[in-house]
Amino acid sequence: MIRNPETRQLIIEKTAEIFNKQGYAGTHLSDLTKATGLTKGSIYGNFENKQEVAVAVFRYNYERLRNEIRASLQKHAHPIDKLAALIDYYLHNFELLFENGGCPLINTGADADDTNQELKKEVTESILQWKNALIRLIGYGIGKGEIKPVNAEALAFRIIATIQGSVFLAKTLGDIQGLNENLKTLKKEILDLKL
Amino acid sequence: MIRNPETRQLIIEKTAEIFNKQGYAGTHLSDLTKATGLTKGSIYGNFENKQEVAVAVFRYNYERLRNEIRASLQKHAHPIDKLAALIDYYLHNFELLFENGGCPLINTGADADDTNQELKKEVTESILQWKNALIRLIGYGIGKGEIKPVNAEALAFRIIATIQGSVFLAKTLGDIQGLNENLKTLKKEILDLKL
DNA sequence: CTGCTCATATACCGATTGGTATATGAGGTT
DNA sequence: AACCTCATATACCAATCGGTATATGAGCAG
Repeated sequence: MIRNPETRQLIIEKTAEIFNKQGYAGTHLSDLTKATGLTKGSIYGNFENKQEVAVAVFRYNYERLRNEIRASLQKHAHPIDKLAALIDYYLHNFELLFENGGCPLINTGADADDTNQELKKEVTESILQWKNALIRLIGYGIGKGEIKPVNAEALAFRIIATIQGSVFLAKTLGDIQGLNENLKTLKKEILDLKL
Repeated sequence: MIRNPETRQLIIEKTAEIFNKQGYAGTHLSDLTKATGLTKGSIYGNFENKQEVAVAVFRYNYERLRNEIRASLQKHAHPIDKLAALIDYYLHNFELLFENGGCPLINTGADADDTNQELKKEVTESILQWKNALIRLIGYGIGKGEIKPVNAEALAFRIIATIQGSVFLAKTLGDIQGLNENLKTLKKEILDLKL
């Protein structure tokens, strides 16, 4: 039930950080009412239950990240430069990411993996979407003769795994230098594929 | 309070998988009593509270993983072979890891990062211990002239980030091939450092 | 200014939460 | 066999959980 789309959106935006930080089980209705200034009546007038809020919030968090990255890539024309820009995005924006509780893919993925099938499916499909976009991008660059003919799927997996692993490690260890070095190394290896 | 060390250990072992899968907030006392066959009286006779169980369980999960990896490495003498054996451990044992709910470092790290300072500290120190062990191992190999003189700390970060990122991605996507390829690539790159 | 609509607020629900105080009862000691 | 110790079980607690039914009241229509 959606009584008021604006209120629904407000709930999503005001609780996005909370769900990302505290996870599904760790986020209670009282957190939602406190963060929004609304009451349970209003929340349940715009969402069926907590689960629906959690799913909407994950989508919001993911789309926000996706749109920011997409905006960064659009500034570049060549696939190889877009790949480099992806790494640059994380090199330049990890602080903002950490303030919001870290990468929603890792957080929600780890949170939902064995406990929330619906939420896990959302995460899986989001990562898969990202991976496929990278595969297409790499394939396009290979087709245009701008990138060495590598295994596109393996490279896409590697890029995402390196980003996620580095972000997680850096956040948990408080090791920004490690993140910087590792992502710069990845970027160099990507640029070495330039033809 | 520890009335019976054996009971305490039983509680830890029987609830290790639950905490790893469901996280701190998602694991309730009822889960503990159900999994152990004990009652709350017995659990609170051997632990101060849920928090103390969670910390003990994380230590147990981490030490188990650590001991298995250490056993794998001990079969090899040269540092470079030990590094390769570390990758091999994950290549051969990811299934067991997934059955137990995935890597406790990622799970507990993501779970506790913004909600449970004490638990987060446990995770941070565990990863740091791992990283430092790798740095020592790499440094020792370099000193013996068996490994090219690389930046030991950067390599250690990279190895852990790649493992964690690959394990997380593979578990979330159900992509075992990606894990295999990525870890085999990492292993090759490590062996390329052999002198 | 009356009355209707409908989003939000209030008040309430049973169930479950983490935790505690006390009861029980098995095993060893005298 | 009476007693003591102490680990576990039972019974209970206030607080909070997610969720719902109803009350309220602002804004528009007549």
